Amino acid sequence: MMTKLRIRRALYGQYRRPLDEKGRISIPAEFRPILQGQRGSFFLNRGFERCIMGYPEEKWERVLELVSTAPLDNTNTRRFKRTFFSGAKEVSCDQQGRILIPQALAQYAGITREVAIVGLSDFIEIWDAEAWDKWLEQSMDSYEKMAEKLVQPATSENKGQDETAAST
Amino acid sequence: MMTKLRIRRALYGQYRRPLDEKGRISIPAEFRPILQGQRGSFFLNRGFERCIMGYPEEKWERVLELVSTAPLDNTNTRRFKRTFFSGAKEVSCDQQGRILIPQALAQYAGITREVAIVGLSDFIEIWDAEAWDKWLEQSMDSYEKMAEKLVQPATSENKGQDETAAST
DNA sequence: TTAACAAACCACTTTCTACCACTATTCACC
DNA sequence: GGTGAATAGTGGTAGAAAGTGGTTTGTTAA
Repeated sequence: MMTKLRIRRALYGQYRRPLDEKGRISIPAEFRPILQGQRGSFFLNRGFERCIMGYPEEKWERVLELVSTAPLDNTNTRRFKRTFFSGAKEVSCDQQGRILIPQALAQYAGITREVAIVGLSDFIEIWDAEAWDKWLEQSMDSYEKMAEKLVQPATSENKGQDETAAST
Repeated sequence: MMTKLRIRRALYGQYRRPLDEKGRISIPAEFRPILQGQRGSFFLNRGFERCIMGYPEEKWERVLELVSTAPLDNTNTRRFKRTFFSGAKEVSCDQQGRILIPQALAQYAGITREVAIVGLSDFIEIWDAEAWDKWLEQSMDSYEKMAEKLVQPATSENKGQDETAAST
């Protein structure tokens, strides 16, 4: 028997899932134990670029903290919170590991037939599959550049090149 | 002191409901246990942007406190309180989970046929459905911008790297 | 006294949720 | 690399819960 190492598991990778007639998607089995907290539930809300974001309880609490301490004036706070919370929903998986996507969120993300579920380390994103494909393709170029910068931060040889690239 | 099993239930999401001929709407089942206090009732009054706000007892008391400690001169205090309290109403659900919307409030919010009920964590808002749709659409743009601002400033994980990158 | 209105509540319909059963896929072991 | 077992994913259903319409009862005010 193997010893189980205490590794901090994280949400990585992308998975495709069909949206069934009832508006359900099955959450990748690998994600479930990480997403589900004490109550076995996690939290959805509107994300950037018209995707849905999903947070484990712990991460959700931190997001709430950010929201509540937002440096906004009264009017903007009110508006922001309204939009934020109106899109929020606590969900939990059924015995088969599926969740029901709230209609408002599905509509927001333009989800109709198929989704891409993307792990981003400590939260997930749920995209309309087509929208995701497009986004990913468009992002590949800039990704390579960003990755290069990240991995080799300004050694003397490529410094000049980096700066040129950044300035365009 | 009782057990502090603090189940952090909150009011999230948006729901649509028809207004029946008697001026009633059914409160989403999910909201009821959170809204209803000891006496099984909660509190309505005029809200911002021509909506109706609904508070659980606990929150209502805090609102009252705010009102009573408002730093206003006599004239304004009088005005404000008059407006505030004239729109306030304690309501409770019938056995089917419905409340009667006071006419004055329905009129204030321009509610005629259908409402959107929005959860904002510790209170709710009741909007005319059409007005809500419009408001939400108009707010989406600024929402993303505000959300970005919120997320960006110095997340602890990448702080160090950011600084390195910035110094070149 | 009665009309108008609000509250309580009965009955029906619709929707949702939990879960059963089957198929596909993955993984372990030979 | 092949085979069987276990796990994951999908379709669907039945019972429970929620939502809606409407009637009856009570209350207030003209």
